[in-house]
Amino acid sequence: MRGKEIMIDMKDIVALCKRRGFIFAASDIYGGLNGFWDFGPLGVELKNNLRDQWWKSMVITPPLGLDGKPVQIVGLDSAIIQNPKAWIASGHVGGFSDPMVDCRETKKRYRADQIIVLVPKDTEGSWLAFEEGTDELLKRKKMVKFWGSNILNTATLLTKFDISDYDKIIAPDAKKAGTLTEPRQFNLMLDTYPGVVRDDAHKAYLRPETAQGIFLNFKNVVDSSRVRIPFGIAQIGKAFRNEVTPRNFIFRSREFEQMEMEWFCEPDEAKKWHEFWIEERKNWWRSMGLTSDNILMRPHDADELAHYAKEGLGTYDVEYKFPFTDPGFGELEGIAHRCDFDLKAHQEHSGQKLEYFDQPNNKRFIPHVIEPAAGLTRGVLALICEAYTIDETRPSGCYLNFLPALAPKKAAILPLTAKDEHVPIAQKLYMELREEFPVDLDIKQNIGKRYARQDEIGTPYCFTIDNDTLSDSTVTVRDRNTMKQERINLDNVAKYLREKIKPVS
RNA sequence: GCGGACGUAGUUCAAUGGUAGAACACUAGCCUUCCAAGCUAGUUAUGCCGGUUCGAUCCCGGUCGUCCGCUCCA
Repeated sequence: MRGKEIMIDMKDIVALCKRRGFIFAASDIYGGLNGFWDFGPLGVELKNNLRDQWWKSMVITPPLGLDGKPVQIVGLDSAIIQNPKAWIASGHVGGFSDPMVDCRETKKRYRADQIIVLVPKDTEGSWLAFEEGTDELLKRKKMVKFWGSNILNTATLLTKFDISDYDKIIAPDAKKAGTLTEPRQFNLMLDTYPGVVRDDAHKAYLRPETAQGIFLNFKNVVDSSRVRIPFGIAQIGKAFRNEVTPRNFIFRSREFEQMEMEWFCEPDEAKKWHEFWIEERKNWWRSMGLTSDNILMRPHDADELAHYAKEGLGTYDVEYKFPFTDPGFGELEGIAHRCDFDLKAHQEHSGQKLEYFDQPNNKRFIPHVIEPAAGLTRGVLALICEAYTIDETRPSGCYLNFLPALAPKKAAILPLTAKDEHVPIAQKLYMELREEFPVDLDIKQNIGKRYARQDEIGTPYCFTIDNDTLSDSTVTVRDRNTMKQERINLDNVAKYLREKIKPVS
């Protein structure tokens, strides 16, 4: 069990995911590619299930709003590649690339725009570099050490210096001067060149978030779909980021899938809606089977806010305790207050009016935006980690305890033996059930092995046809979690599944 | 991108400068009336490229990948 005597090893989860066809390394036969992953036959089912639950909870059956009536949310599927001007407006071209410097002596890496260099008034001797936020006392000690009592100086950002000055600068943790490398740009957006000619004029970006596609279509949606403020636009899709260090299985990958909803509302109602969505989103993740102990709601500190959220009322993270973050937590979703940052920016850069006209009150304004932005890829990983249950008493050693509604396979139909009497009944049941549920028919090998396999892929129910079936038309139902069996009538199997696999939330 | 460790079947682990082996898993058959049982047979590996060598999985270099620590993380 999680957090108890038996520790869960991420390696075992990764091995299970590969062994049973949930997740493979992308281009595995070529040795993989760092930060890219493929979803196998069961992984894609699981991912689709989680995706569909989100879509249903947002677009098909959105929650009741502050007035007790269902809120209005419409869907969208925008292109991955948009006009590159969109990413200039959004701040990603300017703000999504950081200049980094390395220290050759200490092997540490710093953001050049967060290093402050103190230069003595007479510019003689060593210049001292500090990370932003370094304690004043520490600074003073170092100044006294290098400059004696003569500590008059000017403070300048490292980015303002010419590379020829670097040999005078002592890096924050170094003893000698001149150990910092030239700043290098880390561009966190992947780019591409639409069209057959590859030159800078045709450079475009793979979206680093799906959100901007929503803002770009704000006007189109308002003009075409009779939505009225407050309302939301929801989108699910791939996004791409050049993560410096893809790590922790699919948690931080360079290609991943997002589920984002932009909620447009009146500026003075934004705070209320922010709180509303924080509560909604927490409850949604719980309804997906993530237990309270492993879920955490965390407000962002001011210094970790994204560029668009700085003027807003902050961001709340929904975080999950993954085995590799335990006892810490990792982000599943951020619920940001984006103010009117994005629409205003796109209005300025595009020259198009992105105001909303409130007809009854005869007023125009740029809506404020609350953004619940969830990671579908991360969500799948959280579901797997949450479901992974060690049970040394059973042959498989573990099972995946998915909610029935999310399990890739809802049931397996197993003739107890491969004899002629059992198999045809199983086949008939399978043909009937598959019209309504994703189910497996497994005839080969002894029954224990087949139960074990279904445990490992998280199938909640197994229906077994035995000799009693021949005489009284009953089958056994085996419950994945308890391994208990009961007999039900063959005719009631579909009904049984329908009742057990209730829609979540 | 930096530093360190590592890379042998699906998994866990052997072995060797000269034919790469086991267990479990997997597949098939037999058997089997409920939890990876039994019997028989079978598939599957030295990440990739190069160098040294008569010969390299082993030694060396590069590369790719993994893990740990930095760094980054909208």
